[in-house]
Amino acid sequence: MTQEKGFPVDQLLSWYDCERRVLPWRAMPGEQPDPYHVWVSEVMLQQTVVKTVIPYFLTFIRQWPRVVDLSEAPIRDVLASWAGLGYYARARNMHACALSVCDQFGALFPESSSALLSLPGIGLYTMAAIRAIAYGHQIVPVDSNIERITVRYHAIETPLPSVKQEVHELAQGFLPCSRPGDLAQALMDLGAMVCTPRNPSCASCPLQSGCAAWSRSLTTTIPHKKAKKRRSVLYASVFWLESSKGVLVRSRPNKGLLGGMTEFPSGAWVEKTLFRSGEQDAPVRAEWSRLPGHVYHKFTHFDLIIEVWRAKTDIDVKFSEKSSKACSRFVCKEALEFEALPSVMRKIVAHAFSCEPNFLSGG
DNA sequence: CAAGCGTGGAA
DNA sequence: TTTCCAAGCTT
Repeated sequence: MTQEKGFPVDQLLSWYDCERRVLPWRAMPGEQPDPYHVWVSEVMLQQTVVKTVIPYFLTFIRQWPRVVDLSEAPIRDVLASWAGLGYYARARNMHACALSVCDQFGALFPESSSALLSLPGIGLYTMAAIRAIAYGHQIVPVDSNIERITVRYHAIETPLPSVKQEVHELAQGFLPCSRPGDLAQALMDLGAMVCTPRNPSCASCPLQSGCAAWSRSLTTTIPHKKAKKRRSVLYASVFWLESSKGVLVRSRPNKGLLGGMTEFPSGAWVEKTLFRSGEQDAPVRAEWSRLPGHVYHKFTHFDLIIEVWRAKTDIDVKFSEKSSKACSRFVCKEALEFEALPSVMRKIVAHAFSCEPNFLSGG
Protein backbone atom coordinates (compact mmCIF):
# COMPACT_ATOMS: atom_id res chain seq x y z
CA MET A 1 0.00 0.00 0.00
CA THR A 2 1.53 3.24 -1.15
CA GLN A 3 0.08 6.59 -0.31
CA GLU A 4 -0.02 8.90 -3.29
CA LYS A 5 2.54 11.66 -3.29
CA GLY A 6 1.59 14.91 -1.72
CA PHE A 7 -1.64 13.90 -0.05
CA PRO A 8 -1.77 16.11 3.07
CA VAL A 9 -3.07 13.46 5.45
CA ASP A 10 -1.53 15.16 8.49
CA GLN A 11 -3.24 18.44 7.67
CA LEU A 12 -6.52 16.60 7.25
CA LEU A 13 -6.21 14.84 10.62
CA SER A 14 -5.16 18.08 12.31
CA TRP A 15 -8.22 19.77 10.84
CA TYR A 16 -10.36 16.90 12.10
CA ASP A 17 -8.92 17.01 15.61
CA CYS A 18 -9.76 20.70 15.73
CA GLU A 19 -13.04 20.95 13.81
CA ARG A 20 -14.63 17.55 14.24
CA ARG A 21 -18.21 17.31 15.37
CA VAL A 22 -18.99 15.61 18.66
CA LEU A 23 -21.43 12.83 17.82
CA PRO A 24 -22.90 10.20 20.15
CA TRP A 25 -21.49 7.26 18.16
CA ARG A 26 -17.97 8.67 17.96
CA ALA A 27 -15.06 7.71 20.18
CA MET A 28 -12.28 10.15 21.02
CA PRO A 29 -9.68 10.52 18.22
CA GLY A 30 -7.51 7.43 18.03
CA GLU A 31 -9.83 5.31 20.16
CA GLN A 32 -12.06 2.54 18.88
CA PRO A 33 -15.80 2.69 19.49
CA ASP A 34 -18.25 -0.16 20.04
CA PRO A 35 -18.70 -1.99 16.70
CA TYR A 36 -22.42 -2.30 17.47
CA HIS A 37 -22.69 1.48 17.80
CA VAL A 38 -20.71 1.95 14.60
CA TRP A 39 -23.01 -0.41 12.73
CA VAL A 40 -26.24 1.17 14.06
CA SER A 41 -25.04 4.69 13.26
CA GLU A 42 -23.75 3.80 9.79
CA VAL A 43 -27.02 2.16 8.79
CA MET A 44 -29.07 5.06 10.19
CA LEU A 45 -26.82 7.52 8.34
CA GLN A 46 -27.43 5.90 4.96
CA GLN A 47 -29.00 8.69 2.88
CA THR A 48 -29.89 10.48 6.10
CA VAL A 49 -28.41 13.65 7.61
CA VAL A 50 -26.62 13.65 10.97
CA LYS A 51 -29.11 15.97 12.67
CA THR A 52 -31.98 13.61 11.89
CA VAL A 53 -30.11 10.53 13.06
CA ILE A 54 -28.94 11.71 16.49
CA PRO A 55 -32.23 11.36 18.44
CA TYR A 56 -33.04 8.05 16.74
CA PHE A 57 -29.59 6.70 17.58
CA LEU A 58 -29.85 7.68 21.25
CA THR A 59 -33.28 6.10 21.61
CA PHE A 60 -32.26 2.99 19.73
CA ILE A 61 -29.12 2.33 21.76
CA ARG A 62 -30.93 2.97 25.02
CA GLN A 63 -33.68 0.55 24.01
CA TRP A 64 -31.30 -2.15 22.75
CA PRO A 65 -27.84 -1.62 24.29
CA ARG A 66 -26.28 -4.73 22.72
CA VAL A 67 -26.75 -6.57 19.46
CA VAL A 68 -28.19 -9.52 21.35
CA ASP A 69 -30.89 -7.24 22.78
CA LEU A 70 -31.81 -6.15 19.28
CA SER A 71 -31.84 -9.71 18.01
CA GLU A 72 -34.37 -10.65 20.69
CA ALA A 73 -36.69 -7.72 19.99
CA PRO A 74 -39.95 -8.15 18.08
CA ILE A 75 -39.59 -6.74 14.57
CA ARG A 76 -42.67 -4.62 15.22
CA ASP A 77 -40.83 -2.81 18.01
CA VAL A 78 -37.82 -2.20 15.77
CA LEU A 79 -40.02 -0.75 13.03
CA ALA A 80 -41.83 1.43 15.59
CA SER A 81 -38.49 2.78 16.78
CA TRP A 82 -37.53 3.46 13.16
CA ALA A 83 -40.82 5.19 12.28
CA GLY A 84 -40.15 8.55 10.65
CA LEU A 85 -36.56 7.79 9.72
CA GLY A 86 -37.43 6.41 6.29
CA TYR A 87 -36.06 3.63 4.09
CA TYR A 88 -37.64 1.02 6.31
CA ALA A 89 -35.87 -1.91 4.65
CA ARG A 90 -32.91 -0.74 6.74
CA ALA A 91 -34.77 -1.62 9.94
CA ARG A 92 -35.91 -4.99 8.62
CA ASN A 93 -32.38 -5.76 7.45
CA MET A 94 -30.89 -4.62 10.77
CA HIS A 95 -33.08 -7.00 12.70
CA ALA A 96 -32.14 -9.88 10.39
CA CYS A 97 -28.49 -8.84 10.63
CA ALA A 98 -28.59 -8.84 14.42
CA LEU A 99 -29.98 -12.37 14.36
CA SER A 100 -27.19 -13.48 11.99
CA VAL A 101 -24.47 -11.84 14.06
CA CYS A 102 -25.72 -13.63 17.18
CA ASP A 103 -26.27 -16.97 15.45
CA GLN A 104 -23.17 -17.10 13.27
CA PHE A 105 -20.61 -14.86 14.94
CA GLY A 106 -21.20 -15.21 18.66
CA ALA A 107 -22.78 -11.75 18.95
CA LEU A 108 -19.53 -10.12 17.78
CA PHE A 109 -19.42 -8.22 14.50
CA PRO A 110 -16.99 -9.93 12.12
CA GLU A 111 -13.94 -8.08 10.79
CA SER A 112 -13.51 -9.60 7.34
CA SER A 113 -14.98 -8.01 4.24
CA SER A 114 -16.61 -11.22 3.05
CA ALA A 115 -18.27 -11.96 6.38
CA LEU A 116 -19.55 -8.41 6.73
CA LEU A 117 -20.85 -8.35 3.16
CA SER A 118 -22.77 -11.56 3.80
CA LEU A 119 -24.91 -9.78 6.38
CA PRO A 120 -28.27 -8.19 5.42
CA GLY A 121 -28.13 -4.46 4.82
CA ILE A 122 -24.33 -4.26 4.81
CA GLY A 123 -22.95 -3.25 1.42
CA LEU A 124 -19.53 -2.06 0.26
CA TYR A 125 -19.71 1.25 2.07
CA THR A 126 -20.96 0.01 5.44
CA MET A 127 -18.54 -2.92 5.35
CA ALA A 128 -15.60 -0.59 4.88
CA ALA A 129 -16.88 1.88 7.47
CA ILE A 130 -17.14 -0.84 10.13
CA ARG A 131 -13.69 -2.18 9.29
CA ALA A 132 -12.05 1.26 9.38
CA ILE A 133 -13.91 2.91 12.26
CA ALA A 134 -14.63 -0.03 14.55
CA TYR A 135 -11.55 -2.16 13.87
CA GLY A 136 -8.93 0.27 12.56
CA HIS A 137 -8.31 -1.58 9.31
CA GLN A 138 -6.54 0.13 6.42
CA ILE A 139 -9.55 0.83 4.22
CA VAL A 140 -11.43 3.94 3.06
CA PRO A 141 -15.23 3.66 2.93
CA VAL A 142 -16.50 5.47 -0.15
CA ASP A 143 -19.78 7.26 0.41
CA SER A 144 -21.09 10.20 -1.61
CA ASN A 145 -18.95 12.61 0.43
CA ILE A 146 -15.71 10.76 -0.18
CA GLU A 147 -16.71 10.13 -3.77
CA ARG A 148 -17.13 13.87 -4.29
CA ILE A 149 -13.87 14.71 -2.51
CA THR A 150 -12.00 12.12 -4.58
CA VAL A 151 -13.26 13.25 -7.98
CA ARG A 152 -12.49 16.85 -7.10
CA TYR A 153 -9.07 16.05 -5.66
CA HIS A 154 -8.16 14.24 -8.89
CA ALA A 155 -10.18 16.55 -11.16
CA ILE A 156 -12.09 13.67 -12.71
CA GLU A 157 -14.53 15.18 -15.19
CA THR A 158 -16.10 11.92 -16.30
CA PRO A 159 -19.63 11.75 -14.88
CA LEU A 160 -20.49 9.07 -12.35
CA PRO A 161 -21.29 6.24 -12.09
CA SER A 162 -19.27 5.00 -15.06
CA VAL A 163 -16.08 5.89 -13.17
CA LYS A 164 -17.21 4.52 -9.80
CA GLN A 165 -14.68 1.70 -9.68
CA GLU A 166 -11.78 4.02 -10.48
CA VAL A 167 -12.92 6.48 -7.82
CA HIS A 168 -13.09 3.69 -5.28
CA GLU A 169 -9.49 2.72 -6.05
CA LEU A 170 -8.25 6.31 -5.99
CA ALA A 171 -9.86 6.81 -2.56
CA GLN A 172 -7.77 3.92 -1.23
CA GLY A 173 -4.76 6.01 -2.25
CA PHE A 174 -5.42 8.20 0.80
CA LEU A 175 -3.94 5.27 2.77
CA PRO A 176 -1.99 4.16 4.68
CA CYS A 177 -2.84 6.20 7.72
CA SER A 178 -2.04 5.82 11.39
CA ARG A 179 -5.73 6.39 12.21
CA PRO A 180 -7.87 4.85 9.46
CA GLY A 181 -11.13 5.32 11.37
CA ASP A 182 -10.44 9.00 11.96
CA LEU A 183 -9.35 9.38 8.33
CA ALA A 184 -12.73 8.08 7.18
CA GLN A 185 -14.64 10.32 9.56
CA ALA A 186 -12.42 13.30 8.75
CA LEU A 187 -13.16 12.89 5.04
CA MET A 188 -16.89 12.62 5.71
CA ASP A 189 -16.86 15.68 7.96
CA LEU A 190 -14.89 17.50 5.28
CA GLY A 191 -17.48 16.55 2.69
CA ALA A 192 -20.30 17.72 4.93
CA MET A 193 -18.72 20.98 6.11
CA VAL A 194 -16.12 22.11 3.54
CA CYS A 195 -16.11 20.13 0.29
CA THR A 196 -19.88 20.51 -0.06
CA PRO A 197 -21.88 19.72 -3.21
CA ARG A 198 -22.48 23.41 -3.92
CA ASN A 199 -20.25 26.35 -3.00
CA PRO A 200 -17.38 24.42 -1.40
CA SER A 201 -15.27 26.39 1.09
CA CYS A 202 -11.98 25.78 -0.65
CA ALA A 203 -10.26 28.66 1.14
CA SER A 204 -10.36 26.75 4.42
CA CYS A 205 -9.81 23.25 3.04
CA PRO A 206 -6.93 21.21 4.49
CA LEU A 207 -6.61 19.34 1.16
CA GLN A 208 -6.26 22.46 -0.95
CA SER A 209 -2.51 22.00 -1.53
CA GLY A 210 -3.06 18.76 -3.44
CA CYS A 211 -6.46 19.36 -4.98
CA ALA A 212 -6.44 19.25 -8.79
CA ALA A 213 -9.91 20.74 -9.10
CA TRP A 214 -8.77 23.72 -7.03
CA SER A 215 -5.59 24.30 -9.00
CA ARG A 216 -7.52 24.07 -12.29
CA SER A 217 -10.52 26.10 -11.08
CA LEU A 218 -12.89 23.18 -11.58
CA THR A 219 -14.34 23.02 -8.08
CA THR A 220 -17.75 24.29 -9.16
CA THR A 221 -18.04 22.06 -12.24
CA ILE A 222 -16.97 18.80 -10.55
CA PRO A 223 -18.67 16.48 -9.96
CA HIS A 224 -20.87 16.51 -13.03
CA LYS A 225 -24.49 15.96 -12.04
CA LYS A 226 -26.70 13.27 -13.42
CA ALA A 227 -29.90 13.70 -15.36
CA LYS A 228 -33.04 14.45 -13.40
CA LYS A 229 -36.06 12.22 -13.48
CA ARG A 230 -39.68 13.24 -13.51
CA ARG A 231 -41.86 12.78 -10.47
CA SER A 232 -45.42 11.55 -10.80
CA VAL A 233 -48.48 12.38 -8.69
CA LEU A 234 -50.69 9.69 -7.21
CA TYR A 235 -54.05 9.96 -5.48
CA ALA A 236 -55.52 7.86 -2.69
CA SER A 237 -58.46 7.59 -0.31
CA VAL A 238 -57.56 6.66 3.25
CA PHE A 239 -60.10 5.44 5.78
CA TRP A 240 -60.19 6.36 9.46
CA LEU A 241 -62.52 3.89 11.18
CA GLU A 242 -63.20 4.34 14.90
CA SER A 243 -64.73 1.87 17.30
CA SER A 244 -64.78 1.71 21.07
CA LYS A 245 -61.40 -0.03 20.81
CA GLY A 246 -59.75 2.70 18.82
CA VAL A 247 -58.80 3.27 15.20
CA LEU A 248 -58.49 0.56 12.56
CA VAL A 249 -54.94 -0.03 11.30
CA ARG A 250 -53.19 -2.78 9.40
CA SER A 251 -49.64 -3.81 8.57
CA ARG A 252 -48.28 -3.39 5.07
CA PRO A 253 -46.64 -6.31 3.26
CA ASN A 254 -43.04 -6.91 4.32
CA LYS A 255 -41.60 -5.91 0.95
CA GLY A 256 -41.80 -2.75 -1.08
CA LEU A 257 -42.83 0.76 -0.12
CA LEU A 258 -43.16 1.22 3.66
CA GLY A 259 -42.74 -2.55 3.99
CA GLY A 260 -43.90 -3.92 7.33
CA MET A 261 -45.06 -0.54 8.58
CA THR A 262 -48.48 0.26 10.05
CA GLU A 263 -51.02 2.08 7.90
CA PHE A 264 -54.64 3.10 7.80
CA PRO A 265 -56.63 1.17 5.21
CA SER A 266 -56.67 2.77 1.79
CA GLY A 267 -57.63 2.03 -1.75
CA ALA A 268 -55.07 1.73 -4.49
CA TRP A 269 -52.74 4.69 -5.01
CA VAL A 270 -53.44 5.70 -8.61
CA GLU A 271 -53.01 8.41 -11.20
CA LYS A 272 -55.61 11.11 -11.17
CA THR A 273 -57.14 9.75 -14.35
CA LEU A 274 -57.94 6.50 -12.53
CA PHE A 275 -58.94 8.07 -9.24
CA ARG A 276 -62.57 8.17 -8.13
CA SER A 277 -63.23 10.13 -5.00
CA GLY A 278 -65.44 8.17 -2.63
CA GLU A 279 -65.85 5.35 -0.15
CA GLN A 280 -66.01 2.46 -2.65
CA ASP A 281 -62.64 1.19 -1.38
CA ALA A 282 -63.61 1.40 2.29
CA PRO A 283 -62.73 -1.60 4.53
CA VAL A 284 -66.32 -1.89 5.83
CA ARG A 285 -69.74 -0.52 5.06
CA ALA A 286 -70.44 2.45 7.26
CA GLU A 287 -71.60 6.03 7.16
CA TRP A 288 -68.43 7.52 5.73
CA SER A 289 -67.92 11.25 5.64
CA ARG A 290 -65.04 12.97 3.93
CA LEU A 291 -62.84 15.24 5.98
CA PRO A 292 -62.20 18.67 4.48
CA GLY A 293 -58.89 19.29 2.74
CA HIS A 294 -56.17 16.87 1.73
CA VAL A 295 -53.00 15.36 3.13
CA TYR A 296 -49.93 15.91 0.93
CA HIS A 297 -46.78 13.85 1.05
CA LYS A 298 -43.64 13.60 -1.06
CA PHE A 299 -41.96 10.24 -1.60
CA THR A 300 -38.73 9.76 -3.47
CA HIS A 301 -40.35 9.01 -6.80
CA PHE A 302 -43.83 10.50 -6.55
CA ASP A 303 -46.11 12.87 -4.69
CA LEU A 304 -49.19 11.52 -2.93
CA ILE A 305 -52.42 13.46 -2.49
CA ILE A 306 -54.76 11.90 0.04
CA GLU A 307 -58.39 12.41 0.90
CA VAL A 308 -59.44 11.09 4.31
CA TRP A 309 -62.78 9.41 4.99
CA ARG A 310 -64.02 8.82 8.50
CA ALA A 311 -66.71 6.64 10.12
CA LYS A 312 -67.66 4.91 13.35
CA THR A 313 -68.42 1.23 13.72
CA ASP A 314 -69.53 -1.33 16.28
CA ILE A 315 -67.94 -4.37 14.71
CA ASP A 316 -64.94 -4.31 17.07
CA VAL A 317 -63.74 -7.80 17.65
CA LYS A 318 -64.44 -9.97 14.67
CA PHE A 319 -62.09 -8.16 12.37
CA SER A 320 -58.99 -10.18 13.02
CA GLU A 321 -60.78 -13.41 12.22
CA LYS A 322 -61.57 -12.52 8.64
CA SER A 323 -58.81 -13.87 6.46
CA SER A 324 -58.65 -10.91 4.10
CA LYS A 325 -58.28 -8.60 7.07
CA ALA A 326 -55.86 -10.82 8.93
CA CYS A 327 -53.41 -8.06 9.72
CA SER A 328 -56.04 -5.49 10.65
CA ARG A 329 -56.61 -4.40 14.24
CA PHE A 330 -57.91 -1.52 16.33
CA VAL A 331 -55.48 0.68 18.21
CA CYS A 332 -56.59 3.18 20.83
CA LYS A 333 -55.66 6.78 20.07
CA GLU A 334 -53.25 7.03 22.98
CA ALA A 335 -51.28 4.09 21.61
CA LEU A 336 -51.02 5.38 18.05
CA GLU A 337 -47.75 7.15 18.79
CA PHE A 338 -46.14 3.82 19.65
CA GLU A 339 -47.16 2.22 16.36
CA ALA A 340 -44.80 1.82 13.42
CA LEU A 341 -46.53 4.66 11.62
CA PRO A 342 -44.40 6.24 8.88
CA SER A 343 -44.48 10.00 8.47
CA VAL A 344 -47.17 9.97 5.80
CA MET A 345 -49.49 8.07 8.16
CA ARG A 346 -48.70 10.42 11.05
CA LYS A 347 -49.91 13.22 8.80
CA ILE A 348 -53.21 11.34 8.53
CA VAL A 349 -53.39 11.18 12.33
CA ALA A 350 -52.78 14.89 12.63
CA HIS A 351 -55.36 15.63 9.97
CA ALA A 352 -58.00 13.45 11.63
CA PHE A 353 -57.33 14.93 15.07
CA SER A 354 -57.52 18.45 13.70
CA CYS A 355 -61.03 17.62 12.41
CA GLU A 356 -62.13 15.94 15.65
CA PRO A 357 -64.64 18.60 16.86
CA ASN A 358 -66.62 18.16 13.66
CA PHE A 359 -66.77 14.43 14.17
CA LEU A 360 -67.98 14.52 17.77
CA SER A 361 -70.80 16.91 17.06
CA GLY A 362 -71.89 14.76 14.14
CA GLY A 363 -72.22 11.69 16.38
C1' DC B 1 -27.25 -1.30 -14.10
C1' DA B 2 -31.13 1.43 -13.42
C1' DA B 3 -34.87 1.68 -10.57
C1' DG B 4 -37.10 1.44 -6.12
C1' DC B 5 -36.89 2.83 -1.58
C1' DG B 6 -38.52 8.07 2.96
C1' DT B 7 -37.88 12.08 4.85
C1' DG B 8 -36.82 16.83 5.94
C1' DG B 9 -33.80 20.71 5.35
C1' DA B 10 -31.26 23.96 2.50
C1' DA B 11 -30.70 27.00 -1.42
C1' DT C 1 -41.94 27.20 -5.21
C1' DT C 2 -39.15 23.83 -6.90
C1' DT C 3 -35.18 21.23 -6.89
C1' DC C 4 -31.56 18.97 -4.91
C1' DC C 5 -29.81 15.70 -2.07
C1' DA C 6 -27.83 13.17 2.66
C1' DA C 7 -22.48 8.45 6.13
C1' DG C 8 -26.51 3.23 0.34
C1' DC C 9 -28.56 -1.38 -0.26
C1' DT C 10 -31.18 -4.60 -3.01
C1' DT C 11 -32.92 -6.56 -7.09
